[in-house]
Amino acid sequence: MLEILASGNHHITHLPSPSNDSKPISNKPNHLQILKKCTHLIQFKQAHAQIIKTPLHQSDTYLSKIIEGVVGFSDLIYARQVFDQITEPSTFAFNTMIRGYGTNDLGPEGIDLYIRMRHRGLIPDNFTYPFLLKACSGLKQGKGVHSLVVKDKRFSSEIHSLTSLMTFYCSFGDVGSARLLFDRMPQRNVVTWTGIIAGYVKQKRYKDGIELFNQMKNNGVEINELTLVSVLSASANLGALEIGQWVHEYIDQKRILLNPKLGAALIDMYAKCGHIDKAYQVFGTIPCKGVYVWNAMIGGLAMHGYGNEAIERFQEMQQNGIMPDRVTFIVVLSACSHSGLVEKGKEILLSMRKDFGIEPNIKHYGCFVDILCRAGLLNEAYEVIINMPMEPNAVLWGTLLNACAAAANVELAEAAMQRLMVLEPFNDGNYVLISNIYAATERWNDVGRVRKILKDRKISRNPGHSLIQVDNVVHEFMVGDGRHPCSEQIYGMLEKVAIIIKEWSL
DNA sequence: TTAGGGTTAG
Repeated sequence: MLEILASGNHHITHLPSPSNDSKPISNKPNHLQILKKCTHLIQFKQAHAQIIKTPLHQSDTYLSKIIEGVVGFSDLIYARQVFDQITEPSTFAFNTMIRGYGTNDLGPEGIDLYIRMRHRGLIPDNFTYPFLLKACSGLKQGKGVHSLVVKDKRFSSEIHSLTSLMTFYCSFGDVGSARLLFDRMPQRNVVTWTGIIAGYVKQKRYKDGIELFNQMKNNGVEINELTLVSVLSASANLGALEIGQWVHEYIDQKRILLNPKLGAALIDMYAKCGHIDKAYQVFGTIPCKGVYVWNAMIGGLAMHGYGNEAIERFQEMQQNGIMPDRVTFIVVLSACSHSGLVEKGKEILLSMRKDFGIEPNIKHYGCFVDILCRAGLLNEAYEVIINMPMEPNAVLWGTLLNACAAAANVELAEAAMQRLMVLEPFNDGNYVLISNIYAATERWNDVGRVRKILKDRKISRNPGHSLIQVDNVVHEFMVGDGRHPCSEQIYGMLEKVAIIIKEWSL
């Protein structure tokens, strides 16, 4: 095993004998270098098993290095076993374990270890808070770490700890607190700026994200591919094609490699901004098409109504050796839904567990219900909702209610509304829909009853709105909005478009 | 040994 891993000057013959070897680690580079060369966990464990037989390698420093290696392979159980062998773990060893827990969604274990570290009288260093805050991601009890950082004068102005703190607030959606921290930071770099932009984007505050990106550019801060992924996501969701195109040109100019995540973001941006042809073009240029890239492309085709093409790409990705994931099935099922492919959708849903070992979740069932609803199969959709293996949520009942509005099906609409009044009691859209269904069937008493509920529960009706970007400015319109300076021309054009559509549909 | 990224059902 070690022979395979050792290369050049570092050969197996350099292994220390198991006894009487008390030279310091630094004089024995082979073992650590051999471990570094391991590309798979199994290799690493085998190499470790060989080396650990020597007394030298039971030193805390060495074991800490082992933990670091194993944490890199995400085997936290093995890492913990090694950690527990250390009689006097150093701050480095604690840091490494906390980092491992934090990056593997085992935050509470990381926090627990930090407490143990302090009980042992160890002082945190500049790495501890970033790792600990990562472990606290999404956990409100992590707010206590904020005061720890503030009190620790060594790090209360230190960029890594503060950026981690900012990201921690973003992790449970408190972008307001994150922004306060950001504004007060003595130093900011590309990571800090990207972190706050990503925070806004995750909260769907796309305009704020773009605004900060503009500020970042004006401040002359370096921009990298991580920044651009968030900016592309914001422009995609705003339909801000010009910003997205600027990013694309920047990528080309700076010769930034289209890694799978950046490539997927670019495809998604073009697809959401209406340019499926450009999305396809970008798709063709990405050298390593990971599952993200395929998902973005299939999702783009789905939203443009190219169901059969989406399914072809789904098959092609498998021929290319890429395993579909949960998201792939969501976008493929959504392709079936937008193209009326009922049987295909059913077949794909059934194949998830059977052929791919992926258990369908509520989103997959949601897509299938949508397939049935859009095909007008409302009774079948209702049957799926009440018989699926998990508790239906508001999205499922909302899908059915929407479909009932299109078909004026009062009976099923009432069944859906009954649940929605519990699940989403303040969603004005649902009340509007049921009221419209009653109106369409001339049930005026029921229309009045719904209006009274809206009034009694003080539910305000939230008007729909749409966004469009022209010449780098995003314009927002509400229903019946007349505030825009070009309102008259816009409505004039809208009427013309409506006439054209009517002519087409005749 | 540090901090930041995407896609996903009404």
